[in-house]
Amino acid sequence: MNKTHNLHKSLEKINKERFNKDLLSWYRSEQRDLPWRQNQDPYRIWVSEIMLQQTKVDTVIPYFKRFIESFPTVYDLAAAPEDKVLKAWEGLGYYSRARNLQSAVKEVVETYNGKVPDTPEQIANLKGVGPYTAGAILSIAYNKPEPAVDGNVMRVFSRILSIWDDIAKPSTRKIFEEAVRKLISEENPSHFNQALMELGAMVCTPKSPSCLLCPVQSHCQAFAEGVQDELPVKSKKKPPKPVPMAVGVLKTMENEVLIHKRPSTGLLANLWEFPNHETLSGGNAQDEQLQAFIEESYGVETEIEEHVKNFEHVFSHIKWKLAVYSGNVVKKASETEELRFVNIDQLEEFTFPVSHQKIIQLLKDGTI
DNA sequence: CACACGTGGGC
DNA sequence: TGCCCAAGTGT
Repeated sequence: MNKTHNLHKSLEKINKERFNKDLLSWYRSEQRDLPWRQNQDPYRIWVSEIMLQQTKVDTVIPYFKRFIESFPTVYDLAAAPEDKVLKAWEGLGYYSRARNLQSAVKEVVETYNGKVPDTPEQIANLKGVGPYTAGAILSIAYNKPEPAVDGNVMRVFSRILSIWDDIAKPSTRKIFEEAVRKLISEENPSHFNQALMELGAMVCTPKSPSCLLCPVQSHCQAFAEGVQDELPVKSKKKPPKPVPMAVGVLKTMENEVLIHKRPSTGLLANLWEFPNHETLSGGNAQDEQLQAFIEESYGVETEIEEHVKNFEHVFSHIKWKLAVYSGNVVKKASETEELRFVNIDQLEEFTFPVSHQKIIQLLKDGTI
């Protein structure tokens, strides 16, 4: 009894025509009025799908509006300086999404004459466009019957079809793609995929699903068995690893602050930061380690004056345990593309991660 | 495959 | 408070 066999057995119980009618009529009457649903411009759909990755709708809305105002077309985004794009993304997180999006948009302009491609092969080859986003653009913008399997779809279908595979495992997505291919409405693939996600967001929620309001309750095998609260099966991820870190807010005689641009790969790539250094134990001599690091790496001579405060910032996989120090720049270095001395008022021209926004606030309120 | 990669909100 | 979650992708 393999997974495929189980899936086929569950699919046999679904009346596709009636399921689609119930799902799509619900979507037509209950769908939210969202800014990326104003039209089917593939570029707008694309931008929204990238922003919505691992990010709540309410968080995305203001970012989407501002982003489209700043970069209304693929040509505007392709031509924009990267720092402007990152600035528009500031606070959204997963910043490589923004850089990958711009990179892919440039490819669309150069290779596809500015038209977002409409074939699975071409669109899936774009940077930052994986199996989900490819299917989302193809179905929503071009109305092609392609699966767009995200967390919502896996949750909804795990319940409807009583699928007990661990949705945290990468291989499990294929099972749901197969289910979607079997059930997707040929008349309206766009609404079908969006309706599944809308249902997952509004009704078939992770905790306390509103089964009594569900338009496809009569099709749901988990509800029939009373096991909707046990699905989907999802294994837990590792807790973030603590990383002790010393950060310096170093000022020149002219009251400028030393800032540094992070490398173009890895965590918070190409964002700006106050000079910081991972410290071995988080114990003693953090200030001396930091001071030595700044001199060796940037050629800037500093003197740390005082320990301002400690705080934590939690990422997906690590937890920075930040010790903030203030001090002075004794000897400046020449400014480069990645090393600047700026006034406090100028900081907003640069893109900082949220972890450093907390430090900027200390500067602005006079704590430092 | 497992892990890197952010953030804010809910309970 | 701490943990889980949210329209995933790259390596």
